[in-house]
Amino acid sequence: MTRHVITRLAAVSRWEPGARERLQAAALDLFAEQGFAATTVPEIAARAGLTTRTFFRHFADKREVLFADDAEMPAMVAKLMAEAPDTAEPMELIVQGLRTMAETRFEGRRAALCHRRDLVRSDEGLRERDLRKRAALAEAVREGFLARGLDATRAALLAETCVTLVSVSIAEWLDRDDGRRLSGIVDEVLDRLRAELA
Amino acid sequence: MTRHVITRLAAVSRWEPGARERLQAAALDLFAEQGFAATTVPEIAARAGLTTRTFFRHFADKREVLFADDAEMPAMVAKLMAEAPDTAEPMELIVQGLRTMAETRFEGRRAALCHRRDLVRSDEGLRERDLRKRAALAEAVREGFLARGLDATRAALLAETCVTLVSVSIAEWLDRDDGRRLSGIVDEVLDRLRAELA
DNA sequence: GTCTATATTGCGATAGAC
DNA sequence: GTCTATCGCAATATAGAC
Repeated sequence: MTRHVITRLAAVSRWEPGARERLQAAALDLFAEQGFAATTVPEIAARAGLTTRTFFRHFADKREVLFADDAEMPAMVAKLMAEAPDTAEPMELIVQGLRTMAETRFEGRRAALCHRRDLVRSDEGLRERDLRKRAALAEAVREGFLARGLDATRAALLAETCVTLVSVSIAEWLDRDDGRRLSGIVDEVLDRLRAELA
Repeated sequence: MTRHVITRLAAVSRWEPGARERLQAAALDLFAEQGFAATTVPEIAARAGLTTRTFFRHFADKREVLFADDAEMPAMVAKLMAEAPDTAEPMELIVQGLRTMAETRFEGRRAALCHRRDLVRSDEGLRERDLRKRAALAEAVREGFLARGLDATRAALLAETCVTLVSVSIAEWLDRDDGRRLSGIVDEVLDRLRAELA
């Protein structure tokens, strides 16, 4: 009997679906409560009812748990760029792509992203990881343009500009507390960039 | 002979000037010979006739020795921006600043920068540090514009664009093996960016 | 510098799904 | 049975404290 109960308890924590999501939620909670640096992986795992080892099977390291949701963005970028008609102009492609990304990957996550931004600002290691993610995104865009036959300089210039638009727009979107849509802000930021360069 | 020995002994004494430069030269040599990862700090220090401890008094870590020459750039940016006339338009200020930086900080260092780029490409940790340096530069530009009274979004947009121009231009400059001046390439890259956004 | 706490990884065993 | 997600434990790496 006792053995059965123990087994069931173990089974619940062990096989309850959504281990990854539970780990993410636990991590977010703990980071909010005591900060990123002060939170240990064992603590996160314990709160999720899992072990340290399991944490590391889902996330490469402690920082990654904060960025996991955006891991697929480079692949999404590659797909969008590969599927676009050959006739699409580069900047048009960027604008369309940003609109799509805004609607499917960001809109609706504003509160979570705002929270993450505060955390990233609080820790040097997280800031660094954030930079790497941005660089990875730029690299995906650059490769997409190279695959479309653009020369190296043009591809790099467009990719960097695309990432600038993303990061500035998101910062603006998170700063404002009105209900504006991110895609609208992207349009506005692009207009402002055009105005600067006109 | 005796005089030579004395000179050499003097060269390794702790108050001999140029310790920092000798460490940098030794590090560059060793990185070229055996790669960044395979080179240890004690090796670098030994080749410079100094101790490991001295290395770390001059550089925060092994990576920093590669970027030390650019450490003053953010301060230089701040100075240039603070001294510019209030009437200067932002993009004009950026173009002037990039021209100045190109001439005073980059022109003439092409071979060294090319070599560094190869090293940075070979090591993930160095790539990361490079991203941090870029971010620091962008931050300096952004703060400069904030100090000049621009709103946060405009300052961020201009700062990111400025760093894009720098990095794309330098990449182009290093890729080409003709004798073109960096400042000319910056102008060309800016024209290309304007064309994309027109 | 030494030393401790934590992050991170490897490997074999086990539980539950199919 | 086979397969995958986990566990449990131990070993290494490393940052930060002393």
